[in-house]
Amino acid sequence: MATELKERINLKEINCEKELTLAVIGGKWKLIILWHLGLDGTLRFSELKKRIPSITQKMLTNQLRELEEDLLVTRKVYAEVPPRVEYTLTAYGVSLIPILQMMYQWGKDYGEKVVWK
Amino acid sequence: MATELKERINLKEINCEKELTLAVIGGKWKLIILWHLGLDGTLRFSELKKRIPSITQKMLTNQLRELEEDLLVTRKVYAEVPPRVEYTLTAYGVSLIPILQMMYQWGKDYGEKVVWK
DNA sequence: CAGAATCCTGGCTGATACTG
DNA sequence: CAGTATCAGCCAGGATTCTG
Repeated sequence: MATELKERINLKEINCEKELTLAVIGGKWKLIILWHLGLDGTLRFSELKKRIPSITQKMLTNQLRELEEDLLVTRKVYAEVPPRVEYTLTAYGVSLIPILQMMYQWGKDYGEKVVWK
Repeated sequence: MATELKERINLKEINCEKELTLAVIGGKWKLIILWHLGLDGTLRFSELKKRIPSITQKMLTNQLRELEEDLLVTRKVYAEVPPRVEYTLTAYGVSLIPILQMMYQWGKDYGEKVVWK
């Protein structure tokens, strides 16, 4: 079961609001998930899985549940067979995109200049 | 001993450059350390410890070593008794500050509206 | 003062198998 | 298709002690 937001927050006592942001995007797969949802608007579970091949189903479920719990993502279940579930960014999720873009740019520069020499 | 940057990066295989940024600021205490160095310019080990009371000496050392390894912070040792060691942001470290500021703002809004209701 | 060296724990993460 | 359930490993992080 996915950990609740307030549990995650109390576990790591927050020194500053920046760490709140980190607590929310810090999951191992959350950046890419948010990124793809930002690009495509809405994606089904299986579409996300295709875009992130190395993630396991368990982790994809887990991370999505936490993002939902944190109100960054909404989950819409269609009563169909076979089932269809769609994920979309909330307004909070969308408001994170500029930060992700900056992180992308910074990481790109840093990677070129420092990591891959 | 602090883990080397490239080890940390290869451990968690990077899907996107955003995760590089996360790998570098994702340590439990790195945001606050970078923040204080950004505010004060240069700080001694003991001054950092005062500003972050709940960190242990081991973790402060550890996180600083990794930040140094990642070229975000420089470490300057003065050959004195008692020893004096000063930490300063590098240009890379300084270039992270805008991201930290955005994370602060986002976390503040999010905290007010979502977490502490 | 600014650390180094140990020891230890629990949570995150992964692999795998099963299901409505 | 979109999940659950179970088992297991590892490492980040913490507590503590010692030192030039």
